[in-house]
Amino acid sequence: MNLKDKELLRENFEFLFEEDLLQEIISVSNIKNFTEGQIIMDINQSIEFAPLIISGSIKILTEDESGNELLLYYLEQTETCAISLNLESSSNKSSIRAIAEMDTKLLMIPIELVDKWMVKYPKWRKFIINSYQFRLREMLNAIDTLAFNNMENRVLLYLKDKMLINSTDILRIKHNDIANDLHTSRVVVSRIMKKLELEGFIVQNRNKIQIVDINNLLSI
DNA sequence: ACATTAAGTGATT
DNA sequence: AATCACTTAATGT
Repeated sequence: MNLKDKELLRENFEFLFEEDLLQEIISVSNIKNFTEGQIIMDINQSIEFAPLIISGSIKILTEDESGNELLLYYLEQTETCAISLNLESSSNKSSIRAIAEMDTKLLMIPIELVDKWMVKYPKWRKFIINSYQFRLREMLNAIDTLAFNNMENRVLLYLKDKMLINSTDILRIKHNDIANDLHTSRVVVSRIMKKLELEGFIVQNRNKIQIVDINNLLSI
């Protein structure tokens, strides 16, 4: 691990982990960089590392039998993927797909250490338990919007999330991308987007969506 | 100028 | 809300 990465690691985690743990992380883990859109982990791929996000963000999706995707949630800085912590006990195959939402730097922790460190480092145990809790809440939230929200609200939530994650009001995406993430058809998304445009929430061009009325969008 | 890809729309289920 | 079939608009070569 080079010096700059070590610094980044400290910046992110020195208040979260014990000094011993930081040292151990540095000695056994390595850093991997992913570019926007790159698949970090795919469905059925075997899990050997638990990723810890140092910078950037990744989106987590599932897939149905016919290969349609569904966006579950995003992971951001200092977070980890709770699903990947499912250790050797169960078959260690990934049930999700993880894609880099932007250029992303990950700390790859050998999966067998996740377990060992739980016993060895109290702060690690707390961290893992917290991320489970957080993830469970996010999942419930995802199920909630899926089950009880109509498509228009789901699109609104999607735009809002994406905007916050990327910290920008201009999204460079296609209607088709949104449709894939939400597991619906492009036509449906286009109709909703047109409506939002007429209502003054957004301005859109080909491959580009600008959120105009942020406050109104966020209040929904 | 032509081909390709993204977005808009009416009609039907 | 999904699908089809078609149009219109933007972009690449």
